[in-house]
Amino acid sequence: MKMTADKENTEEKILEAAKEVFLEKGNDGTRMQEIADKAGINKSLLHYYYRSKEKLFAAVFKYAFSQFAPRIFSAFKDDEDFFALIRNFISVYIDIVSKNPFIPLFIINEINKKNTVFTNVIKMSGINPQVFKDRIQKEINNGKIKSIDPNQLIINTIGMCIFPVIGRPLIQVILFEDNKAEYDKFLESRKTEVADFIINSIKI
Amino acid sequence: MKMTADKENTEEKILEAAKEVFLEKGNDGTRMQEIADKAGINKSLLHYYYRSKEKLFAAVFKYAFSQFAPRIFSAFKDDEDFFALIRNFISVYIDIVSKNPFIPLFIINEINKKNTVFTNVIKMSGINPQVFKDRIQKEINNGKIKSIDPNQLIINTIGMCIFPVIGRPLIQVILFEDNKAEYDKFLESRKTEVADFIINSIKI
DNA sequence: GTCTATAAATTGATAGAC
DNA sequence: GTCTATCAATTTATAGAC
Repeated sequence: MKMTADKENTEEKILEAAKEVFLEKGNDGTRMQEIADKAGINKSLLHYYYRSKEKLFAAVFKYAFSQFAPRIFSAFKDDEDFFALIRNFISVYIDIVSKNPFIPLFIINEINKKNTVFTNVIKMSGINPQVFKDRIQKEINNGKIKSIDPNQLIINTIGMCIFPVIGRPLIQVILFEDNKAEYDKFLESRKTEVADFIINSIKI
Repeated sequence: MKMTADKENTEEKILEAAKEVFLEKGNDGTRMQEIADKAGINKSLLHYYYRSKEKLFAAVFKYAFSQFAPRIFSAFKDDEDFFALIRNFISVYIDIVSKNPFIPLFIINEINKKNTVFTNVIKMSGINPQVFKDRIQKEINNGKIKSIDPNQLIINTIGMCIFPVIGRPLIQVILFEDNKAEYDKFLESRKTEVADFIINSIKI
C-alpha cells in the first residue's frame, strides 16, 4: 500500500537523520530542526512519528547500542586457536569502530549522564562476557598463556582498540601534526600491531 | 582592600562552580542558572565577571587542559631506568585520572566538537611528546626492548590508562555487576597490572 | 500524512536600582 | 559589587487546516 510505504519511508528517513545528528552532537547538542532539515521534512512530522525528542533519542540510542556492543563479542569463535582468535577479533573490532567513530563516544557519554535510564538497556542487551572470561581462563589453565586476570586482559584489549578512535582529534594533533592520512595509516596498522603487542605479552 | 578581596572571592567561587558543572555536563548540557546556584550567587554576576557563557566555558576548558595534558608527560624523568619509568608513569597517571574522572572525557568531547577553536590551545600548551618518542627509540637501538613504533607504544599505554576511567559506567555494569568497590579495586590494581602487561610485551 | 501557525517554557544576556 | 526585573531569542511541542 502506498500509505504504508510512505509511512515507513518517512519514518525511516527521520531515524536515519536522527542517527546522524544525535551520534555526532549528543542529546543536549541536537536540535529537532536540524534533524527535520536533514530528513527533508517538516519539524512537526518528527513529533507525529516519535512523539517527543526523548523518544526519538531513545530509538537512536537503542540502535547505537545494538549495533555496537553485541559486535564486541560477535567475532568470537570458540573453536579457533586462541592467538588467531585475538588477531581476528582486534582486526574486526578496529575496523568497526574506525568506520563508526561516533558510536563509542556517544554511548559512553550518554551512559555517563543518564546512568539509571540506560542501565536496563545494557542488562537486557544480551551481552555476556563470560564466554570470553572462560576462554581466557582455559588458556591459562592449559599453560598456553601466562596467568592474568581475564578482566584486565579484556579491558586492555578494548581500550587499545577504542582510545585511538575516540581520542583521534587530540592525538592526531599532538602526535601526527594533524596529518589525517598518516593517522588513517596508523589506525590501519594497529589491526596487527595491537594483536602482536598483546600476544607478545601473554605468550609463554 | 575589602572590595578586591570580595571580587576575587566571588570570581573564584564562580570558577569553581563552573568547573563542577561544565566538567560533568559539557558545554551544551550546562545551564548558567545551575552554576549560579552552586556558587550561591545571582545569575547576573556570572555575566558581570565573565561576560558570556562562552568565555566562562573557555576558562574552564583552559583549566582542564592545563591540569590534565601536561601531566601526561610530567612524570617523565630522563635518567631513570626505562622499565622503572614506565611503572612510575602508569601509576601516577592512573592515579590522576581516577581522581579526576571527568576531565579526560570532557576534553575529548569538546575537542571533537569545536575542533578549530581549541586546536590552538593544544598547540600552545607546550606538550611535546618528542622526548618520549626519542627515549623509546633509544631503548630499541640499545637492544633493551623489542622494536616497536613509539607512537603505537604511547597510544597503547595511554589507552589502557584512560579507557577504564571514561568507560567506567559501562564496564562496571557489564564486567563487574555494577559493584563500585570491586571496580575501585580493579582500577587500583591496574597501576601495576598495566605496567607488567606492557613490560612483558616489549622486553627481550 | 504533511504542512503552517503558534503556544509554552527555557535560557543567555542586559538595564537599572541599591 | 550584587540584586531584581525583564528582554530577546531559541526550542520543544501542539492545534488545526488541507
